[in-house]
Amino acid sequence: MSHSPNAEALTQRLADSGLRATPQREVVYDVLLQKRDHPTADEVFARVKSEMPTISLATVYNCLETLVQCDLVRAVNFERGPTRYCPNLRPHAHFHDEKTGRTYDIELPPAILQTVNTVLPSGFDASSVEITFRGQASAKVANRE
Amino acid sequence: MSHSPNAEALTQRLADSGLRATPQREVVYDVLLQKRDHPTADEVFARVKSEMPTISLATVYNCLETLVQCDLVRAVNFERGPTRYCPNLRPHAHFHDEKTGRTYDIELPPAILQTVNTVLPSGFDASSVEITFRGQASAKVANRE
DNA sequence: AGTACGAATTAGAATAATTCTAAGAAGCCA
DNA sequence: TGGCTTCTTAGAATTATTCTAATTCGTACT
Repeated sequence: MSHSPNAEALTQRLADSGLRATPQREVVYDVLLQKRDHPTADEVFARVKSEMPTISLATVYNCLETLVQCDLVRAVNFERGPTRYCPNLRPHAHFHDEKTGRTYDIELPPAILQTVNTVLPSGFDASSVEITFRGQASAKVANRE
Repeated sequence: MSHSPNAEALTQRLADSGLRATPQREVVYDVLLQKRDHPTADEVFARVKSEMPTISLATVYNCLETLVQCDLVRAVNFERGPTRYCPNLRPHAHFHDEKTGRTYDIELPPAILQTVNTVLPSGFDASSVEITFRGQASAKVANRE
């Protein structure tokens, strides 16, 4: 009963890779799901500490790496600076607001991915595509969050 | 007569931003154009030193930053690790070969950019898009370079 | 229940990439 | 030439991440 609602899915995915569902991994995954911005490892560390004060930063890095390996979380790098983590697994692009520094997920219709893939000359076999927009989001959008 | 063929364009662009065309900036820009892979600042530093042994790493960082500001060079970050620099100004995507670590430029027909922009909900105003593929390039492609 | 063994966590040291600082050199123009 | 600003430089500082080696945990056997 102390399990978070995501614990089962997490346990399953980890088991698929021969890994254990530890309390640290659960709490790291939970904080990512709770606030779906795109936190850095440090920010995750700060949030996790309030629930589990004894956790170490190294463990947060380890857990995030593990979650990325299991395809439960995406690591995102669009500018120089710390890696950010994103628990949204559906195909989506990112919109980076240059004024506020905030990052939004933009859902992608499957058709667009196919279209984008047509630009690849023969000989290039892509397993994934990443699309990142930069620009300005209106105040309306900013408040929605 | 000691000018590189790109010196004029460089001087012009810098002047537009109220900046000077220094020997350091010229040589940094030149090495980027000479070998159109996607070098890190350290790699640029190594190449530049053979032409200008007294240049410092800090200056290479400064010059690269300046060139990016003037839109003569693009800074690229697709994975955790050092920023890479790319003198290709035409709209293009990147293909990152996961086996070799090599990065290829993929030319983009203008139409595709418009199509991609249609995925943005209202309220998002993009000034640029970045598209990055990950996957495998065939041996044929690898040799072409 | 006890123990053996691999997996996971931890603190702190180490490394890598980048930025900062303060001093000096170079270019420009009155 | 003198004075102002821009640029470069070396080295220190900072930031993000990874590594190391020592513990702890979990599971599975007895």
